[in-house]
Amino acid sequence: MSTIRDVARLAGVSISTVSLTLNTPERVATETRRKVAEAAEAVGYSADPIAQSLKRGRSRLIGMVVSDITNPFFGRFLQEIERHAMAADHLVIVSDTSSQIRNEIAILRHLAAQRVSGILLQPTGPMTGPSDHIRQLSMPFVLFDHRLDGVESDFVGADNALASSMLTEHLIRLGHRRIAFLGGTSGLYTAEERKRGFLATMAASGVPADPAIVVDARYDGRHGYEQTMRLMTGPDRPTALIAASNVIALGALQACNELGIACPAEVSLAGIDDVPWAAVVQPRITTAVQPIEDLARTASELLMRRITAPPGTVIDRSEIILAPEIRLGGSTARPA
Amino acid sequence: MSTIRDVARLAGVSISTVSLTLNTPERVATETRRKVAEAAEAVGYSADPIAQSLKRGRSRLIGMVVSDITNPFFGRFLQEIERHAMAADHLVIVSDTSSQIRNEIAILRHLAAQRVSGILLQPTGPMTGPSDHIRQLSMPFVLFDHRLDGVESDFVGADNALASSMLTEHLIRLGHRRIAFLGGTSGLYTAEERKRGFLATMAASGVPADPAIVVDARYDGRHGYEQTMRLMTGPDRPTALIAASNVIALGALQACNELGIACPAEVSLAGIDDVPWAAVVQPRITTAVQPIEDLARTASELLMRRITAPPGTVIDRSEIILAPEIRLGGSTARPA
DNA sequence: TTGAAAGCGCTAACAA
DNA sequence: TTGTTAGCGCTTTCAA
Repeated sequence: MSTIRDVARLAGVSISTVSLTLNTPERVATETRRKVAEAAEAVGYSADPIAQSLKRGRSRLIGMVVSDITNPFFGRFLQEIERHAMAADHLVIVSDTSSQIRNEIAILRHLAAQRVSGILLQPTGPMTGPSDHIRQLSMPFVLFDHRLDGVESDFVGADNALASSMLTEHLIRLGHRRIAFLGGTSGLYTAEERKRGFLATMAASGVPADPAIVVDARYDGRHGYEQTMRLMTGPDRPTALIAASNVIALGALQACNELGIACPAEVSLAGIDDVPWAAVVQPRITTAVQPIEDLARTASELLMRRITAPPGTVIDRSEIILAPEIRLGGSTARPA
Repeated sequence: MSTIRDVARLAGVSISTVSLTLNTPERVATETRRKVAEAAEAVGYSADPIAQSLKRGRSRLIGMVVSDITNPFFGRFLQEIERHAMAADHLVIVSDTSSQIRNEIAILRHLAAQRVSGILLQPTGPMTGPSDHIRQLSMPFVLFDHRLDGVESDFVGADNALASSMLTEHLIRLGHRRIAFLGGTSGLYTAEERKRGFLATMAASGVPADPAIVVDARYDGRHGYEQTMRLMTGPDRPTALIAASNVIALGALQACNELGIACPAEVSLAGIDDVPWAAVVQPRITTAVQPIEDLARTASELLMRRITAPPGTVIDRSEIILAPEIRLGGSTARPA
């Protein structure tokens, strides 16, 4: 690799002139600019990002931290983020916390040490959980998907309450009254919001939900399966199920299949989050899908806005909540 | 952040002694070692990875480059890699080439500039495609999943030929003779291997495959769908389908569903690669699954072995091919 | 066993 | 408009 020195020598100027030319060309004479450009081209120069990072105290890396990278939602999200980052000449460091706050803390420390220019964080733990390690972050960051009390920051997420409201309303309109809710992990922002939307819409419709069939399935396929087994074999079984996530819906569907309970003839099923296998399952599941590309683009933009702002700029905090889209499938029908 | 200077001052030694203590403690007097350790503890010192990278010419970052990060196979793979990397105190930069060789070239250049300590690469393009940009890599790297002619390197992958052989044999044993193969993108290593295993097993069984029903579905759901539509509506339709990947199987199943062709009553379906939705699809699809954790662990180990080897060490190249596992489902049965 | 000093490649304040 | 110079924080000769 050639260094700034090689370019300077070949162009017959000092290294600071080369640096100046590359960083603020308008402050350099046109003729000099040309000479430097030619020399740089000739030796195939490109600045060493590590030296730049050391000097500037900031690298051209972005951190993306999520609770479970195998969730297809985050896979798609990551792909978009990476695309935007590359366009802005940044690389993306990805880290998976496995929903463990101590992992999150360790990872953020590593990212800080690497002087990443910004962080996209899907925080783990309950909304009211510890957040000092986030609040103390010295670089720009944007929270997404999961909100956290006590952290003043940009936030991008889908309207989780609206997602379950849409599904609930759809089921009520079809004539369902006894609707079960397979919730996400209690205490998590998205889980609480999704439950809230469900309960509010039920109440508004004059058929308040029966607490006995509003359960916690922990955003987890196994719990989705087990809870559905319990609900569908118990007394007074529901005529419809709303799953708070794609993996829960997966478990629920499996349970119904195994019990020989036909969907939608005997039970309607709707879920939140897109599922890559939606097209292949018969019947196709009715889902409220999050606008992943929009979420990722917005998060990128908010982060880049802060990264590229001149130091000292004060930028108002943005909270962007995007509406989900309901995709009707054959899994929801009038109750028997 | 405190620097090495702060530690030196507090411990009453020079900065080189601090560095020595941290890097090669055995070369430092016990008493000095203690003083330095205490001082470091007291000021909460931790070495700046960027300064280390600049000096050492090597960062504690690992690059992982794949063609499509949304593929669940790579999602799982990444998760494992990230876990192993963290254990070795490395962060992972992830990049998606979208199967474009020019992206791959650009990304490898970026990773080289970041002085990553190693790269895990699932190379894109045909086996005989350009590979200069890979061969010229100055840091350790391991290819995985997809092999490349002309690159002498460690390689980790599943036995792709065996995967389709197993499925083919299973179908033949059930009595199928007219078996269609929905192949991956022509020219790609995995695609050719999977096809080869199919053809070899067919030939060995004395019922050579009909070229008319050995098609290219390009590792793509849409092509899987379209090719299946064509095959199943054409003359002399096959009694069984083998899909070269999970997404192809997805498309094939969708096509059969839409055509009203019952599986396995009217057609058997088997595929390569695990599918997260396997449990939910009725019937459960027979698959040959790659041992993802083993693949990822092996790749990590091979890479780390090179990264941690003293400079100048010659390490023989390893090619590790792991056997897939066949998981029988209800999607394969005797032909009608 | 420890310290002084050079320097990795770059940026930026300051001087010319 | 350009050059000199002092570092960013660390590792690593080399000398003491």
